[in-house]
Amino acid sequence: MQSHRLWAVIDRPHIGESHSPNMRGFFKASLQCRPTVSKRGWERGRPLPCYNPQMSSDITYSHTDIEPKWREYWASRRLHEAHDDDPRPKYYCLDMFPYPSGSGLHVGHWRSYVLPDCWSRYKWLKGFNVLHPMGWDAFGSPAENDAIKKGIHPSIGTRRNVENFKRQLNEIGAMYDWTREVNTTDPEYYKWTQWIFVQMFKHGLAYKAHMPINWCPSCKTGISNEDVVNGRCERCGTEVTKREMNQWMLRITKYADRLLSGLQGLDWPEKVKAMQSNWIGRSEGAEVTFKAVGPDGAEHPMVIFTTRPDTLFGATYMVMAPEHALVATLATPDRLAEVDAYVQRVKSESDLDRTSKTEKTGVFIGAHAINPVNGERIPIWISDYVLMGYGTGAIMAVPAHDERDYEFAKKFGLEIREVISTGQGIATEASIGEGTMVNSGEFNGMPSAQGRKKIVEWMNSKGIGRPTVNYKLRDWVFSRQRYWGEPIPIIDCAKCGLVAVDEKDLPVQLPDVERYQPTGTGESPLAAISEWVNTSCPKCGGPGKRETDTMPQWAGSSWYFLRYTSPREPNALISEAGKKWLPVDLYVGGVEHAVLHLLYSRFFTMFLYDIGVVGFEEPFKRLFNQGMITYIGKSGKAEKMSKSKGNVVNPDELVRDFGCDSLRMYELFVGPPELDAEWSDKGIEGVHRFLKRTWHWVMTHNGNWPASPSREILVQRHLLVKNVTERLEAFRMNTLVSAFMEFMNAVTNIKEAPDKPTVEAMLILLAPFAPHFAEELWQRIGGQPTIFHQKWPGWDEKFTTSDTAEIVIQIGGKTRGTVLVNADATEDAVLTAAMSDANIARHIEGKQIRKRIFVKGKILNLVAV
RNA sequence: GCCGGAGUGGCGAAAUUGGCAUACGCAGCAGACUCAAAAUCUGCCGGGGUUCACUCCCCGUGGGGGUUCAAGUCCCUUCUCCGGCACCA
Repeated sequence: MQSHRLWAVIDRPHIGESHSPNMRGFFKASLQCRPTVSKRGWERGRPLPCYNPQMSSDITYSHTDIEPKWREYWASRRLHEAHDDDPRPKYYCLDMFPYPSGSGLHVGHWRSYVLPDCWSRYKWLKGFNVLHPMGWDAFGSPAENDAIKKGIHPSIGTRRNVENFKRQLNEIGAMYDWTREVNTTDPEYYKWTQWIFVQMFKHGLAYKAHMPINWCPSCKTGISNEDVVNGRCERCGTEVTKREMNQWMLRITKYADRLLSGLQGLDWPEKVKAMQSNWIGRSEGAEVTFKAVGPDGAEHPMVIFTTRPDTLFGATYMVMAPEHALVATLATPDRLAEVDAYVQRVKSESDLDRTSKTEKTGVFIGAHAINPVNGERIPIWISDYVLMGYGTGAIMAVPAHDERDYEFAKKFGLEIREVISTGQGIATEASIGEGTMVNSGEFNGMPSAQGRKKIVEWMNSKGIGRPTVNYKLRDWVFSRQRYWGEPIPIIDCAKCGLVAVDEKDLPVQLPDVERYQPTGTGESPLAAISEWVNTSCPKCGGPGKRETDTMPQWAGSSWYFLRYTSPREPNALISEAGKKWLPVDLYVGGVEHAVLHLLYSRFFTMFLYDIGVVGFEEPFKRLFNQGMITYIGKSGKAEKMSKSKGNVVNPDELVRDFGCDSLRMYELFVGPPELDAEWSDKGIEGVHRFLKRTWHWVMTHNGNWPASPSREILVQRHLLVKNVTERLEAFRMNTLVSAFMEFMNAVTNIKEAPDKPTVEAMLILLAPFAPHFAEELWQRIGGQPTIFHQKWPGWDEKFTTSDTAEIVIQIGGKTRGTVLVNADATEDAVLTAAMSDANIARHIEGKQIRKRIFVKGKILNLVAV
């Protein structure tokens, strides 16, 4: 807090009145400012500008009357609408559509919407036919929870929030085509979400399975693996438990290899590609069949997966997941009680408990297995460190060369046998690197990498093992036992089994219920509406029951980008004319969707490609992740801006005081767009000052344009065009704003009237970032609206480089001076010039130049002894 | 543990291919204008030393080492912070 400073404020008697931009009273009004202390100024550490913000004069910039005016102008001329028949090349720029929450937008949201908007406007000026749509991901728990609390239908709250969001998005000045707005909760929209599900069902990709899944006790619904973050529910943070349920699943694993290989060709941040790749988790190895002998002497094949077949001779015991089907068959009677107790204990544990163990646990089940490569008889254990969901749920343990097996073997006193010699030994820890095979029969002496292949070939020929690829990715649990989602369009018929609702009967509308409350019984609230549940089978006409589970929130968002192309098309998911827009050229949004939404969308798109709905497999050619806006909270650490933390900065006040254009530019200026940025109210003033200076500069020269500008002005113009264009293309938005400031500093230093083409070029360059400002000045200097019908300017390199160059003179690598010479001056000429500099000559004096390094136009380094 | 990212003034940050480190902005200091403030404009603004002064010198991009005429940038090594994944055989 700056206690030595008083902030001046004035009352605002003019709000709501209209004003002539040239109102004479302006200066008087500003002189009458009384020095008082603004309570808000103190709190926010930010002074209010001491001029009447309601008035723009000729030479003083004020945002308040120009911004609404131009927004209205653009809207009334329907400037932002994209047309299918526009002959210009298409460009599809997509923002991740928001969930319309009740709390509205904060400056962090602004950041994610400003960048794509600037980019869209730039593409527009570059001559593209730009599609830049917006919509609502409106299914999901907040609206539903609200409904539970207040008893109002979620669609009502959703509608109200959408209105509020739209109003706030309008404040950003973004050029969304609202005629293409989509809403995932609109039956005309979710008709197609259900249609996709039906197609997946028909193609065997949607199936029902009874299996243990993740259950959120607070949301009272089953959730997918992707919804679980560190053992907690992604939505509410509650610790997730396991529950056996009959669930709808989507066979995303069928696409594992394509989802992985497709990443290679994408212009996406490496981080996101790495996260998806890790999530899919491909590993190459082999499945090997051991013979397990049960208590009755019968042999059972026991299949294990390993990535290290080269260590097969080092297997000294076997481990199965406690849930493994063979456990009951193989356990010997004397071990049964202990085995059962262990299995029960593990089943009752949450994932969080299971993974946060510090020590290995396990039980010997009494049975043994035969190692097929050497005929050895080794004991079978069960332990929770082997997971049922990965591989075959059973492993061979090679303690010498696996950290987990090593730890387990140490604890239970099992044999540790080295079979790969790496030179480091196995006395204190497992050696997991490559080496030479030992104790491995005929494979001895072979390098482990080579042995890995050989041993698999050998096993394959004997029918005891085969090469296999495993993925961490699991099928997608698609059922939710909640109300506010798309009903799954399936009917259970006693005679025909599970039957998809006829496509002509879609959408299956979400019926009204009396209670939205999730039941917690494993059934959704829809199950209580018997007149809805009981229906007839589409196949045989007999009695049938509707599926009462709904889809996850990710369903509608997995394909919405396709629907923007033809949002009102009644007969197809995408109209023929709409197909021209696809795929998305640039997708902008936060990194939090790296493995959820982005993976699901790719899966949906690949499926729609397979059934001929779209002509491409990858929906988003280029992805850009915005950094978050953080705020230094009470903890003294940067935290994410969110309503629950109480640290949101409301953009409304900033827009009121500085204008939308200032805030837009500040959001870009605040730091590199891909990195998180710490919010500071102070910074916006610098950008606002820049706009004021620019306005002043243009308006004082308006009408007195010299016919031919000086070379200095020309150089500044071409440099500006070059810098802005290049930095924009490279997404270096923060330095792009600097380029404008550098330009203004330079031209005001020149103290010379600019020519009109220079000012015009500057305004066009500025238009994507400060659209209202640029549009207004464009008109004031005599241009016809709208500035967005102008062409993006180009530059000429001959004006961006000077004819003279300042050459840095170094002696032994240390700068000792500079000389001003012609840009194409030769080494000798530069040397001559350098020697006439007293300081340089002094450093050379009495020494001999041993070596000269000359970079034309840049540097001359003299190595002297 | 693995993967990804970051570390530069009081602060946000900039620096094409290795070529004057700190552009641009904020904050600060001094001055002009003003009765005074605000706004605006001008100048200064990494640390240390030196000169009456114009200057000039040394140090400086988390730490240590290396390559090079020249390193924020390349190589090796190490520390710290942030994000993601994590018993995946």
